[in-house]
Amino acid sequence: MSAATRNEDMSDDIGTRLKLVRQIFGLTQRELARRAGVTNGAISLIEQNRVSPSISSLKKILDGIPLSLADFFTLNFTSSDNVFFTADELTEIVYDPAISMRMVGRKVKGRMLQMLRETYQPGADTGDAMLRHEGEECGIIVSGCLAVTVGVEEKVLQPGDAYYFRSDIPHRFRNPGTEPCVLISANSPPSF
Amino acid sequence: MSAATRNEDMSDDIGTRLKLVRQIFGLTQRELARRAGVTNGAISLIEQNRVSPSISSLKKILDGIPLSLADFFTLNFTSSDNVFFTADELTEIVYDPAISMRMVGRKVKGRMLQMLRETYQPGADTGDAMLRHEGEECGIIVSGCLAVTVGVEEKVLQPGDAYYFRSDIPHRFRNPGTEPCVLISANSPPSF
DNA sequence: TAACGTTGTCAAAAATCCTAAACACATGGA
DNA sequence: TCCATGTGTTTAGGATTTTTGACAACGTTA
Repeated sequence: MSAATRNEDMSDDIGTRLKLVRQIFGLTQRELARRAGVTNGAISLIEQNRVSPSISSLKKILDGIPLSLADFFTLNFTSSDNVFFTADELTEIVYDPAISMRMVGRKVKGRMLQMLRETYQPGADTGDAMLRHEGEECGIIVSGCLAVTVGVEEKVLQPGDAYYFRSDIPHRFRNPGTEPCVLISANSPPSF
Repeated sequence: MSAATRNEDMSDDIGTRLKLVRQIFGLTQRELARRAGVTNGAISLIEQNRVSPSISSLKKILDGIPLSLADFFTLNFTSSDNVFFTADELTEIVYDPAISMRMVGRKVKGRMLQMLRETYQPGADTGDAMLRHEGEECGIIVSGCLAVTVGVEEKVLQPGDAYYFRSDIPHRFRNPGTEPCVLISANSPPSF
């Protein structure tokens, strides 16, 4: 029931929601209308919230996507606000003065992924008290070089190189070079 | 998305579904109509599937219960499979050799539970003013017997039997026997 | 038994939605 | 430039839903 109040606002704006869903699935009003067996005009009116469609109409339209009524009302389709981010919109995370981290997207609980843009200054090191946490992580080097230790293996990665390992295996990052190292990494689930 | 196909059938019978929900919440067509601000005739026609209501109408009606559109299309009101469990349907959980645990219901992450040991004297009754509150609750009978009403379903549970339901569905406990009933119950979130 | 209140249903009128066909606008080629 | 194509929008009218107001069936109580 907590979901009820949380999702209640969705019910008021079927139009925007339908439009968003339609666009997510890459359909035009006419194409969706053709698949659903309704007219494009009907979809236009619904998306403008100028009419409140009947269940049967909405069902027919969703069948053309296809998407169930339950999913239509339940799923949390992200608005474009949460899709695209400029570089300076990435939230900065203070971890170590020599290590800059910027996270892609907003911190929303329930997410399974966390992407970071990390910058390691020369000599920066996560320390020999190896990191360990739940989940998996991966990354790719953008510039500079990075020494990555996973378990007993260590390798110095160059730009373009990448890694992927289970996060419960002790791991460590270090910049052995003379220029900053930039990499893009991802965690699942978010480690902080 | 997988829920789409699984729940698809529900969409075809809004009427029966609405009627079931209305009865579960103990409302007459007129009472629900009064709360929702529509006419009883409209509800009658909808429940007979003689019309397909508009989203706005259905929303108004559900607001009178109250129940969100999302819950209306999502909840599984009909199947008692996930409500009542026989003694041998409880899954055993090995936590500590000295502690035997048997989990009631299916394992779903995100639950925060409060477990209780309750004793109902013969004739004890929570009353026909059905209980309703946020969250979920479950329980298992230790000794004696307990009549549990959840929505329109009532079942007399014997020792070893158990229940699991959403607490916003009206419910009631009653001891119809001649000896005290002891049960272990759990609430999520804790109700007190 | 009769009076009363409550229930769900139904028929016609009022309100709303959906369709068909056109409109305005933008884009891309010939 | 001009045309063809594709997009979303609008409008009038037919189709559907909702209201209004009444009906019969069922209990309860005097």
